[in-house]
Amino acid sequence: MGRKPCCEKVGLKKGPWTADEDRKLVNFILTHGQSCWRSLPKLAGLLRCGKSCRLRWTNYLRPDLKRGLLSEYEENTVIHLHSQLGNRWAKIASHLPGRTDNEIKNHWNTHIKKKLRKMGIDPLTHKPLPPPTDKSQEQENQKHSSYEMQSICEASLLEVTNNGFCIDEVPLVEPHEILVPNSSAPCSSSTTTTTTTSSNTNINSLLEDLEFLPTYDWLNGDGSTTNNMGFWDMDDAFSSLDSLINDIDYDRINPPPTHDFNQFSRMLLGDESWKFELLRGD
DNA sequence: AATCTTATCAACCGCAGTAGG
DNA sequence: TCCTACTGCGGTTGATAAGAT
Repeated sequence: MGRKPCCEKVGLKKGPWTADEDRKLVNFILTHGQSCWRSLPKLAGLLRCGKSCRLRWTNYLRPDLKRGLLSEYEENTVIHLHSQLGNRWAKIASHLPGRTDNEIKNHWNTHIKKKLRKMGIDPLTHKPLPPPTDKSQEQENQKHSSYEMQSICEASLLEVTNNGFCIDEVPLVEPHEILVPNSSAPCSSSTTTTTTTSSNTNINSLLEDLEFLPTYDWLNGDGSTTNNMGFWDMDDAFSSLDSLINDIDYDRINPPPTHDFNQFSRMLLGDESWKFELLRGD
């Protein structure tokens, strides 16, 4: 007996989502949480398969998503992680809060690949491309030999990977844009020492004064929840990269959150008014 | 203004991994 | 241990916007 299809194909809608479908999906998840994707469409009154709903939520509707182009810092991180992990987009995305694997994959294919080739670096192997065959590329590479460009690239990657992580020169993501589990979230990896720096504490306390500060509940190992998801702890971020480089299994560091969906509603009232429109249900 | 080409990104498809019976 | 159901991931497609001719 063959494997059953993920959904009954007949009668299910495909293609772009309408605002009404988005509204239904968001309303349902805000009310009931993310439960069984397979049964969700029926319960939410959607003529979609569960897979499609999950994708729409994770790639587009999730309130903690960042939109817009990747920053230089994020790009460098993606390049570096790709050189270590290859096309493991989900893994790469897990190190870039608010970014999805799909988004990173698209950005890689449309921007970064070209950029690296232009620099004389093979985006597949992260090594210098073979010598050019046509004249135009030859001219291009006269400006920057591929070996020279590789060293430039490697140097920039070192900024990302070494303890001397250069945060002064790269356009870092605004603190309020970043939402990741804080160091109190379950982190069984013995390799990540969670030392919250005073600067981060200050940022957190500053932001806590702001009314719009979103909070999440995180599922602890024992089933209880830890309130108020913290902001990105840079020390964690750096040690995360180090851990990754050392081929340490990093999956357990960022456990899936159990969201407080009322808090999600608050998030939706923030920057992204289009999501607010969805919730108004008009 | 019309047509063609290229770039972008949301969404789909199929396979792999995993949990539970 | 096997089987099934389900989720997640990566590759690919297709619609559409933007730019070029």
